[in-house]
Amino acid sequence: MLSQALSSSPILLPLAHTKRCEAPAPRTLEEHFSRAPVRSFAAKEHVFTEGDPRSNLYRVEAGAVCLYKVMGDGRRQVLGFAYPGDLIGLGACNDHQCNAQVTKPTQLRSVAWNTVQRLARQEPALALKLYEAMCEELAAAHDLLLTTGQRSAAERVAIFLLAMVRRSRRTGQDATVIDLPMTRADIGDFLGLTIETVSRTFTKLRHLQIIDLAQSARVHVLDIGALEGLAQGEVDL
Amino acid sequence: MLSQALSSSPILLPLAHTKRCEAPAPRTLEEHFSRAPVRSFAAKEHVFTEGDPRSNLYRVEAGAVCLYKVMGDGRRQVLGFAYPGDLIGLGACNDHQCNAQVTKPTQLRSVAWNTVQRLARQEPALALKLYEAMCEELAAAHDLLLTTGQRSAAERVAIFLLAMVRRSRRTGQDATVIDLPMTRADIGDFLGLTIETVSRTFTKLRHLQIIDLAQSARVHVLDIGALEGLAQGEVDL
DNA sequence: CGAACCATTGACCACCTTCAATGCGAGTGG
DNA sequence: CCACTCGCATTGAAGGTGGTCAATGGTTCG
Repeated sequence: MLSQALSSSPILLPLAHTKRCEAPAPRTLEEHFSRAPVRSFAAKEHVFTEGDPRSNLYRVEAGAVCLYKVMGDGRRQVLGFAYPGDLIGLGACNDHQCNAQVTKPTQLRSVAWNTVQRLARQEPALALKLYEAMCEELAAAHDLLLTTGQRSAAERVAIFLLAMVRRSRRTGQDATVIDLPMTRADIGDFLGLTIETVSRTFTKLRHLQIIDLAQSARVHVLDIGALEGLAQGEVDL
Repeated sequence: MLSQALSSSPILLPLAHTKRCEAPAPRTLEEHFSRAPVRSFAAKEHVFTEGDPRSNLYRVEAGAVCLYKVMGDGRRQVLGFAYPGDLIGLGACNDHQCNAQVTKPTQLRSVAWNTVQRLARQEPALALKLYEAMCEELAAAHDLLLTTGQRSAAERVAIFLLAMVRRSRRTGQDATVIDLPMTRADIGDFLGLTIETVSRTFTKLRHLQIIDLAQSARVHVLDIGALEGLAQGEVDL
């Protein structure tokens, strides 16, 4: 494959589609989600933190969530971002292994974790779906590993922007304009770079007419070919 | 938690233990493995490569396997190492997502992938086990991400050595002497460093009497406390 | 013994980080 | 409405860590 790189980890489970059911008892995970109330979170609020008991599985309805780990001395590694349709809070052990912080006003729905477990035991198909979801997350983690371990700052930023463009395309947006829902610090901690390096790289891309930055959070992609060239290490800045 | 760091990815599935069954048809995955013939691989042989159809699930019986990905220009990221008891070749999609290369003479057993799938569909418990195995692999990938993304060369090497010490302890060896089954290049590509940096870091540790290197592949850990201090970034080299 | 491979060591330098100052925008209160 | 503040982003200068290139050394295997 090599590589949907940074396919933006968490997972959109292709479960049975909503059936607009009016009343019968919820049977599929999808049905549970559909009838769960929407919970709103303000920017910077945490959905859960590392070590919390895994009480719920969440689905992002709107907004964006940043998943990260921290080291004792404060250094932080962002593991990925979750967008509408993505599930967060998946995992096998009893406690959450990372922090989930909302990066802008966000709506979530949740299903109790023991409900998920019960469904998974009843429905082998759901267990397999969860397994597949983890596999995708693992693939995303491996891609990120390749990126942070081996690539230059310019490559990392280009790959990140291209991943955002692809996301934008999939959700049917104008793919040339991206609204970044996270800060430079989030991007830096995701890519294993400092805020300053991220900012400087953006500036270089702007000077090269590869992107434009009307506002710091709004990226216009002017030359996606150049971005792809950078992402593959074919050129330097 | 924070962090079994570099818990050396692949997974030792705590499946039903071998029951020394003499004849009846194999029912559990464990039974399938037990009666599979042992296949031997020479150092540097590949078990599978990226893009190969996922034909088998493998269990390491003896030796060591290096799992890695490569980029177009040859840069390589080692995702982890598999040791006796670990499974390799797990994943949801039809093709392998990484390369698996034996680093020293190694024995494996394998079970056909469609057998694994059939068992997983019959036994919800096995599907959940596979799910848990993936979760552990994901946790390992996240730990490695934290390491390659945020830590200094000395921290990375210290963490790597400590992970080897823990492994050694678990398998009941003398934990102060570690025989590294991989080259400096493997270690470097694992930690996101060059061969030279790995080598220089080993040398520094030797000069500080933290380790001793009788041979380049044999590490005597002289001061594990110092190693732990380094791993947590409490001291610099 | 020679060859091949791997590890070590050294010198140099590039890239990224660090530290510091300035700029910009949004939200708040006077 | 404006001034103020706070958080975030940008920009600059200096320095260090780790990378690159190159030569040497050591081990294993023929």
